[in-house]
Amino acid sequence: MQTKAKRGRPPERADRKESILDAALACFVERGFHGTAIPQIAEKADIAAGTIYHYFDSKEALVNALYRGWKQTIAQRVFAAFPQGAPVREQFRVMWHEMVAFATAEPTAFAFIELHNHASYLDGPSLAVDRTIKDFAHAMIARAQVEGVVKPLDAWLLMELVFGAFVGMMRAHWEGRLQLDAAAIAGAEQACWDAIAAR
Amino acid sequence: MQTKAKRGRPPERADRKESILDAALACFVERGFHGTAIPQIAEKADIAAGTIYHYFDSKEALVNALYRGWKQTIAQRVFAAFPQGAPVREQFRVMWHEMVAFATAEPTAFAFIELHNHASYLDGPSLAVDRTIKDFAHAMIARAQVEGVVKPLDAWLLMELVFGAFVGMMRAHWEGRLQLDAAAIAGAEQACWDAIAAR
Amino acid sequence: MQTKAKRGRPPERADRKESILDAALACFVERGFHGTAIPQIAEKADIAAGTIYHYFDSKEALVNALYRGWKQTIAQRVFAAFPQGAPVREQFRVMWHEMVAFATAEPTAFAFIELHNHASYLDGPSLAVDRTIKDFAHAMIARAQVEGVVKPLDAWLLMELVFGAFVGMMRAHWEGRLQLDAAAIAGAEQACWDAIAAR
Amino acid sequence: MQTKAKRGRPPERADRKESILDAALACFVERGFHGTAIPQIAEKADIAAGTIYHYFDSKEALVNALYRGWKQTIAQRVFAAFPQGAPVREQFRVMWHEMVAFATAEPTAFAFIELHNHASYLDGPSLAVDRTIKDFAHAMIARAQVEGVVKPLDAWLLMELVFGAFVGMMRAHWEGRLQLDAAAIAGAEQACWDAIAAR
DNA sequence: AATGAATGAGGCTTCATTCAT
DNA sequence: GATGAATGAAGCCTCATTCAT
Repeated sequence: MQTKAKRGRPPERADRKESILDAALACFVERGFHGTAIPQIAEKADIAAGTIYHYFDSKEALVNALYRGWKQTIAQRVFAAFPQGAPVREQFRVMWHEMVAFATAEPTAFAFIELHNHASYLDGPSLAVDRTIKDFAHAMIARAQVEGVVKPLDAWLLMELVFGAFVGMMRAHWEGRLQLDAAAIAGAEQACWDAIAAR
Repeated sequence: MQTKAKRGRPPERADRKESILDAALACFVERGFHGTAIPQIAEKADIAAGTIYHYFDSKEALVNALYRGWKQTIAQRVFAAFPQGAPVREQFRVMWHEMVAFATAEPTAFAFIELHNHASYLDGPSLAVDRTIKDFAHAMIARAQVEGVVKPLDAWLLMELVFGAFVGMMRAHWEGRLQLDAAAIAGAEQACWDAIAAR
Repeated sequence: MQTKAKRGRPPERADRKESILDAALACFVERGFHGTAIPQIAEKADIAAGTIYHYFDSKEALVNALYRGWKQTIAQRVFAAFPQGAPVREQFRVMWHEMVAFATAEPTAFAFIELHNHASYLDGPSLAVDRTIKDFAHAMIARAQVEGVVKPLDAWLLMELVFGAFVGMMRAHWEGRLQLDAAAIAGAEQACWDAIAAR
Repeated sequence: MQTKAKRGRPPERADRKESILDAALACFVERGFHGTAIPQIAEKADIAAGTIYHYFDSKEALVNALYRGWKQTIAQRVFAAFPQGAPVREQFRVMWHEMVAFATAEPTAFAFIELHNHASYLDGPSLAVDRTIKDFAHAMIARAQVEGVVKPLDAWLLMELVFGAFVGMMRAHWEGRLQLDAAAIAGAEQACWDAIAAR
C-alpha cells in the first residue's frame, strides 16, 4: 500500500548522522550485524532508508564508523584520566574505574565493542584501532613487573585475565545477573589486583 | 513442474547428522548465526542443502541443538571430574583445568558457546541448560566463603570475575594473541584463586 | 532426526495402488494439485513416498490416472443405467438420478472431477475421456428437440445449463449450504426439465 | 555481502499495483494459486519480483485482495442495476443480464471468482464478502415464492440451480465450447426462469 | 539534502524424484 | 516390492542499494 505523501525535506532536524549511529548501535547490539536490516535502523532513527546512504557508503562502512568511533572514545577517555607519575597500584585503580565509568555511562556502546571484536566485517583501520587500550594496559603491567609488584607471568596473560574479568563482570551486569554498587566495583577492582599482584 | 534433471540418492555416507553439526559449528563461530547461510553449512558438510532439513526443522533448530549439545557436554565433563569431598582450593583447581581441557580440546565448540550466550534465536530449553555450570561454580564459591577462605563479596560477582578471566584468556589464545603452556595455565589458575581468596 | 529402523517389506497389505489413488484423491480435492505434496499423499496412504513411484511415473501421471479412472467410472455407470427405448422425459430423469447417486456415493471423486476440469496438468488422453457424458447428454437433448419436447435453442447451451445447475446443487451440498433429500432432488430434477422443456 | 551489481530505481512507471493485480489474476486463473509462482506474476506485470512485496504482504494477501476486490465490484454492479420496485420476472431478467454483462466484460475476473470459491487460502474477510450476491438472489426468489410465481421448493436450492446453470453456461463459453449471442443469452435466461417458475 | 519505491540477488525452506538397502 | 534418506531446483520472501522526485 503506497502513499504519494510528503517527500523532500522534512521538518528541520540536525544530528542526522548522530541519530543514525545511535540507532545502528542499538540494533547491532540487539540483533547483530547480519541480523539487522538497514530499514530497521532507518525506522529507529526516524529517517528514510535511503538517507543512511548520504552519510555512509554501505552497511559495512556504518559498522566500521561506529566501531572506530567508540573505540577511540573509550581510549581517549582512559588515556586522559591516566595518572602518569602515580604508583602502579593507583594507575590500575584509575583505569579500572574509568573503564567501569565508561561501561556504565555507555552500556550499549561497550557491549557493541565487546560483541563485535574481530568480526569479519570490520576493516583494516578498525582492527588497527582495536589494540590501543590493551597495549596500554599491557605496558602498565609490564612496568609493574619490573618493580616486582606484579607476578612474573606473561604480562599479556595477566592483562587478558584482568580484562576478561572486567568484561565478565560488566556483561553479567547488563544481562541483569549482577547488581553493581560502588562497593562491589571497588571490591572487584581489589580482587583483580590480587590476581596479578605478586604475593 | 520440475526439471527432470538427475537428483535422488547418491552413494551411501554415514554420520550425516554429525557432519552437519560440525560444519554448522564452524560456520557459526566464523560468521555468526545470521551471517551463515544454510548452503554454506551444506557445502562444508559436503551434502546437499535440503538434507539439513531431514535432520533439523530449521536453521534455528540447528543452532539450538548445537548449543544444547555442547553445553551439556561441557557440564557433564566438569561435573564428572569434580572432587566432591576435596578442599575448595582443590575443587577450584580441578574445575579450572577441566574447563581449560575442554576449551583446548574443542576450541570451536567453546567459542561457539561463549559467543552465542543469550542470543535471541536461542529458545527456552537452550537457555535453561545455560546456567548449570555457573550455578555450580557459584555454589562452590559460596561454600568457600562460609569456610572463610574466599573474600566476603557477592559470590556471583566473584564467579563472574573468574569466569570472565578464564574466557578472556581462552579467547586471547584462539585469536592467536596468547601462547598457553602448562605453566601459563597453572599460573593463571593461581592468579584467579588469588583474586577471590581472602587475604 | 533419523531412525535406522525397519526398511523393506512391511506387513502384507494389498490394494497399495488403490490406497494411493484414494489418498491422492482426498488430498487433491482438499488442496489442489500443486498444493499437494507427494509425501502428504504417501502419509495419508500410510506408505513410503518412494512407493508411489512404483505405481505411477510421476505426480502428473497420478492425477491423470485418477481423473481418467473416475471419469470412466461415472460414464459407465450412467451409460449402464440409461433406458435406451424410453421416452426422453424418462431418460432425463434416469440420468439425473444416476448422476446424483454417483455424486452422493463418491462425493470426493465427483468434486475432484469438477474442480480439475481442463487443468493444465491433464494430458491428452484424460481430456479425451472428458467429453463422453456431456456428448451423450447433448445427443439426448438433440433427439428431444426433434420430437419437439425441448426448446429449440442450441442443444449444447441447454446441456450446459442443466449440467451447471446439477453441479451447482451438488457443490452447495458438499459445502454444507444445502440439505438434499429425495424430494429436493426430485424437485430439482423437475425444475431442470422445465428449464429445457418446450412450453 | 551482496553483489555491488546495479540495482535501484528504474525509470518511472505508474499503475504498478494495478498491473500486479491484473497479472496475478491472469496467472491464478490459468494455473491456480499454488501453480503460480510470484516471479511469473512479476514477469507478466513487467516489474521485479520484490516489488510485489511493497504492495502486498504475501502471496496470500495478494489473492485475497484480488478476491475481495472483484467480489465487491460484481456485487456493487448487480445491486446498482437492480430494479427495486419492478416485478420479480423483471428483476430476475435484470440480474441475469447484469451478471452476463460482467462475466463478458471481465471474463478472467469472473473465472477467478468461480474457481477460487472456498479455497483454503482465502481469509475470513474474503469469505465474508463471498455471500452477498447469493444472499441477495435468494431473497429475491423467496419474495417471488410468497407471490406464488416461483415453485415452492427450498429457495436456496432454486438459487443454486440458477446460479449453477449460469456458471455452467459462462464456463462453456470461456472454454470455447459455446458461442453466446444475445438470443442465446436471452433464451438461457428464459430457460432458467422456467426452471424456477411455478407451472 | 531527504525520500521511499523499485530492484534483484540471495536466503530459508519445500518437494518431486531417485536409488541403495 | 518397499523404504526413506538424499538431492537440488525452485518457491516465497528479505533486504542492501539506487535514484527520480
